Parts: sequence; C-alpha cells; structure tokens
Amino acid sequence: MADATTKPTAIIWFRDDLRISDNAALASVANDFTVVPVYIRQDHIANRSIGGAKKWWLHRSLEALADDLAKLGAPLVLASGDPYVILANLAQLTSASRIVWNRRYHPEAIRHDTELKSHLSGDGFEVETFPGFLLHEPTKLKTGTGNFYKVFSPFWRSLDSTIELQKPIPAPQSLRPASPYPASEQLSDWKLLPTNPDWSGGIGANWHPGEKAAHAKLADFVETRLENYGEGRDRPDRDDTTRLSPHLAFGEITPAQIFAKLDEGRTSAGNLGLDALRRQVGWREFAWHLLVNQPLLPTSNHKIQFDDFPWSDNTEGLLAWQQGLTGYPIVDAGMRQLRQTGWMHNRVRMITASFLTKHLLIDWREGEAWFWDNLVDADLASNAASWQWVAGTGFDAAPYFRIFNPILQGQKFDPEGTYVRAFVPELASLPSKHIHTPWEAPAAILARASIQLGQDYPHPVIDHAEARQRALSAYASIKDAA
DNA sequence: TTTTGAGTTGTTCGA
DNA sequence: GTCGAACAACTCAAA
Repeated sequence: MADATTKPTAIIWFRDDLRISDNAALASVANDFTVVPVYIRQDHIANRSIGGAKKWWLHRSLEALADDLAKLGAPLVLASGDPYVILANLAQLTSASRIVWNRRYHPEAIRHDTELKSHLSGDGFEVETFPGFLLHEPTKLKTGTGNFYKVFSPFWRSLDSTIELQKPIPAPQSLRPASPYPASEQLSDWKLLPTNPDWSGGIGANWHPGEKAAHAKLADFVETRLENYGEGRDRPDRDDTTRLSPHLAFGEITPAQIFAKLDEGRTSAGNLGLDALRRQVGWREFAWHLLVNQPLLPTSNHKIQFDDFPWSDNTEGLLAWQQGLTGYPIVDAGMRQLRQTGWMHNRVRMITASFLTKHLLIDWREGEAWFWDNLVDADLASNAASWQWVAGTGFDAAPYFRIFNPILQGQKFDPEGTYVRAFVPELASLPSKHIHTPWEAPAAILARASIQLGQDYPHPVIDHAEARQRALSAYASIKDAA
C-alpha cells in the first residue's frame, strides 16, 4: 500500500548468476526495496566473444530467469550498452539509491567492476557487491606462508576442511517493482539463437537451461547416480556424470546449493560418490583460484620454458581434430559429441586434449580456443587450467611423459564401443573387438561392416607409437635448452 | 632456514 | 594375464 511508495529503490544487476535462489545480492534488496532487475547484454568475456553454444544457452536461461522474476512481480529489464551509462540512467529514471550485484572473478571483470563501483559510488549511489560464484574468495585463501595455492591437493585439504557450509539463501517470495518501471529490450532482438542454419537441434535435445531444470537435474542425480559416481564418472559410455557444468557456468545453481543437497544424502556407511563430487567442484574452485592469482593463465604458458616448445603449424591436423576425423575412434567421438551437443565427457576431454598437444604437437591454445567456442559450459578458468594441465605447461601439471594412448583409453573406458557408436555412426556395425582399432580389423570384417577405410572413415592421421616418440623428443628438446 | 614428503586422471616394459 | 618399476626432476607446502 502506502509503503510501496515509501520504500527506497534498488537496482540488481544480473550477470553470471541467472538465478533467484541463493542470490545474495537479490536477497539483500528483496524485502526493503522496490526493485529493478536488469541484465546488460555482453558480447565478450575477457576480450573473447561468446561461443555460439553459450549464446543459445544464454537465450534460454534469460527466458527462464525473466519468467521467474515476472512471477515474483518485478520483470527482468534487458538493456544493451555501457553498464555505467545504463545503470546510472536506470537509477535516475527510478530514483534508485542502491545498486547491487554478485561478484565475477575473471581478471577483466574484476577490473571493470571495481572501477564501475567507484564511479557509481562517486555519483552518490550505495553500491554493494556479494560473493556467490564460488565457495571461497580466491584472494583470501592462502598457504601458511601467505602465497596462493599452486597444487590441488593441499588447496583442497585446506578448503574442504574450512568450508563453513553457508546455508543457501531461499528465493524471495515476491518482489515489489520500482515505479516508474523501465522499458526492456526484446530478447529476440538480441539474436542469440542460431538461424540459417539452425544448428542448435542437437544442443536443444540434450539440455534444458534454467534454474529449475538445474535443481531437478541435481535431485535426479543424487537419487539415481550419485552412488555410481566414484567410478562411473570416468565412463563416457554411461550417464553417471552430473552434467551440471553449464548450469554452474551461468550461475543457475551454486556450489553451496550442490554441497547442501549432497549433505542431505550423507551416510555413515560411506560417501564415495559424494566426496568425489565435492572434489570435482573443488577443481572448479581451484581453477578460479589460479586464474584470479595468475591472470595470464588463459593466454600464457605457466611454465615459461614452454615458450620455446616446437609446436607444429599442422593446420590439416588441427582441422581433422576439430571435425572428428583423426582416425582414432574415441578422439573422433569426443570431438563430434562436442560439435553436436555442446559438451564433452570429462575423460574424453583429456584424451582429445592429449591427442592435440602430444600426438599432433599443436599448441594447447588452439584447443583451448576451440573448446571455448563450442562448449556450452565454457568456463574461462577451468578451460585454461585444464588445457595447461594436459599440455604439461601449467600448475601442478602432468609429467611430460604422460601421453594418453587413445586406443587403450578407448578400450578401458568405452569397452563395448557404445560411446564411439553413438557419435561415429559409420563405425556402428564394427564388432567391439575392433571398434577402437578399425585399421587393424581384418578386411572381411570391415567389409561386413560396410567400411572402406580412407573412404568411409579415415586412416589414423599418425601412428601412435611414432607420435609418442616424437612428443617425447620434442619435450626433451626444451628440457635440454633449459 | 632447512628439510621432507608429496604431487588427479598414464604407458610401457620386462619379469 | 598381471604386476611393479621406470619414465625426471622440480616445485610446492608444511613441519
């Protein structure tokens, strides 16, 4: 009634946090303010354009968020342009006194948001920012000697034992809209969905963006797959992973919410899957910990001796890898899964990344960029940290002689070839015995499976043993130089 | 300050 | 088929 007009007004700026629950910024204004939720279009993150798969997800996720906010009573306002201008204009229009957001952590965003906060504060607005993206503040967690952590295990021991499990904040029951209420741009005008051609079919069939879908997926996982997660998560031929990564990347769900849900299922009998999943979430924390403390992570070798590494300009090899035509079935299945669904199983990310950097000797940054463009869950920190780890250039990196054997990996983690058959249909009729080594299959068996190597499916682009030796000598060359 | 133990995810070879 | 050792040396984190 009367108090709707007497309450002050606040603007909440949504960014990497497309959710209404466990949203500290939103909760801070939900009760005592009339509000304007705004999302400002951003085509770049850290000087990179957003990949097509993520644009598709963003569109759907904004739809879901807008829907939720409309039901609460304060529709989402979409705007394009410079955040300072937009926020200041909105504040003027609605007589807002307070502006809030949840923090982001990629280096450019930290710089940008810090500057923006000081400008807006200088203009007389009360600006407050909140955590919400991670379980820890990357600049605050330190080793005993005051440095940031560079090795996962001690990092995780420290974080895992000190996490005070904040209870996730419930979503507000309702919101009071500011008055007057600003006009919004139309989401469809942002043209985030692909047209001509619309390649999003495979992605749309696999994913349901949005906060509600994220929580439904988590609940289903805890109920049906958590128990198998410890070993099952390594199997691309099974569906034992959470597939929560894109939901996390868009902030539709928080690590705190995941941990809280997991805790409900904690038993005295053993918590193998539960602890394994916490640990995986810990890897995301660690990647951001590294990125915040080492902003060059996405672009520069952490181990600088790799600046002299003889990477190859193998454009044919790069193309074969990108298209899933290397002749190694597990590699090709992974690369095609990525193109078709915007996602790749974690085990296969390692296999394909090892193949690019070690078998083809192509700079990890080429692979990082390709993953960034195609992954629906593309995460600046996880992507960069993981590529550097595989390439051997990064923090706590794999020893140089750790070169994945794509044949063994296929046989071990996709023993029946289920995964290969799903994404490399031209091999579907091949018996399991030969599914990971079609070039060794007897002619009669290839004929029966209607495969002519070199025609229906490529010969291996390079022999494994030869590639292994080549990679080992390439690594030896920079070791000698150093 | 020095010392010590440890470090996601592997492969190959030879007994 | 299975198993342990070798593949290197270095950096990190904590005692």
